[in-house]
Amino acid sequence: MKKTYSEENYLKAIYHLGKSDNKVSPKAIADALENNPASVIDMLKKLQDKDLISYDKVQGAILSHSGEAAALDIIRKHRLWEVFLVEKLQYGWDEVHAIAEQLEHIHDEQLAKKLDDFLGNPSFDPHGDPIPAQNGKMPVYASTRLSDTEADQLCKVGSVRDTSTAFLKYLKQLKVGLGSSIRVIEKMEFDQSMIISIDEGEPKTVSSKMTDNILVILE
Amino acid sequence: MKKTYSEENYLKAIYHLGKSDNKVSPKAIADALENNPASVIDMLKKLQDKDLISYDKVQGAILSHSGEAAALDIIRKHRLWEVFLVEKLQYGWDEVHAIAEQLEHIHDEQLAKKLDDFLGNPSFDPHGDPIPAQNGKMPVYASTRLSDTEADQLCKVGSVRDTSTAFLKYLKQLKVGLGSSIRVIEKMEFDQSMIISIDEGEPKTVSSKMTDNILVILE
DNA sequence: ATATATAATTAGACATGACTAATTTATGTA
DNA sequence: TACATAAATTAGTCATGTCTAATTATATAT
Repeated sequence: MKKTYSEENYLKAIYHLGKSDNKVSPKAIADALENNPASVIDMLKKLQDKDLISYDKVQGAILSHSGEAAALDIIRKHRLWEVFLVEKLQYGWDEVHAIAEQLEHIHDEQLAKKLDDFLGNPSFDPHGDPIPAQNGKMPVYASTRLSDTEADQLCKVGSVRDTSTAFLKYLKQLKVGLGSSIRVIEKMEFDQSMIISIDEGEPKTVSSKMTDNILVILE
Repeated sequence: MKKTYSEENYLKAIYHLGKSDNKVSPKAIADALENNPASVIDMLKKLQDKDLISYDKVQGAILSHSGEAAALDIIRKHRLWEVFLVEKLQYGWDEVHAIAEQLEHIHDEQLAKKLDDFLGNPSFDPHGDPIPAQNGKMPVYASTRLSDTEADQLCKVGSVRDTSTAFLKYLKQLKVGLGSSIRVIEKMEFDQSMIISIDEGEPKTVSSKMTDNILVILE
């Protein structure tokens, strides 16, 4: 069941291409992987033999259940490592892709889980892409910043854009976590700071730096 | 100048074998890498062509300047990652070797430096092995094999030469870790096995295979 | 409907890094 | 010294994953 480096890259590419509604053709995969269609076809046969995909000319490549699970696992690792590189090693968000492309292929039963915990279980990577959970579930993308809501708005915390230790500690102190409800009581014109009530508790004042980094789902 | 995964493993093996005073023969390398001498000879030719080693039957394999630098770079990365896995991800020190074997091959100009800084520039890995600096310099550490000590000697565990899971698990069971004190109670002439007391605890008998792989600082 | 372009596919080759089996070279011992 | 054993080496093979070039199939445009 172990997959090679190359197989993993194909599965990942097929997953990403499959998100659009075009069919996943050998040509499309070759473009994505910067190799040629002949190589792709060879590999598609191997992946089909291993029941990781089904492929025919008409439908294109379609991930099987196990193929999709494998793809999501790699994407999960990729994005977790990106968070690590940016948050912990101080890389710029534009420098980490190539390194994460390598790190995503490290095989270890416990690694993703331990890394995830170490990073504070982030929902999004430094580019804002959602990080699949261990079971493959994608976090719902909450696209509204708390800072973009208005007074009287009721919403729920969907994700956190800054996963620095300092910020996460601050949130813990405020008792703000994923799924917490937030009611916007007042928004100051002056500096965009807000008075909010967390889970219908005492009103608290938070800065725009805080509200910029909280993504919410409107109710 | 980029090296393949395989080349890096050979360079590392040759470096480690070169530390002993035996010549680094194809057989020795094959044993270390658990492959066969024919494969080794093929690779030695390639490494020689790239001026990473010199090889002849009489001298065995000897790292060139650039070969040694490459080996030290990999060892540096291996040991830094081990520190990361143990210190940050809460792995046991007996679980990290196989993962570090993979991580050591990640290529990025800045990665080792950034990781080193993030970890607080450690000098030794979780097994007590010295971490080469960026320029290849090893931190000094004074150690003797436990097997070279005599009865009544009191000493402290400085590092461990075998990092296999089996060995580390055995040490964990004995409650031997870095810094543990060991008193040699008796050394058997017959098979060099020893009766020792760990942290002044119950006397225990250990084989010469065990004592050969423990490096100690004499008290 | 037919020419033309694009995509899919097959066949054959190649580089890497491994293997087995056979052969040569060293080493050690009676 | 001569045989036995172990190590080194060579030759040939194989799996993986890539490539180019040639062929076939499909789409598109006139």
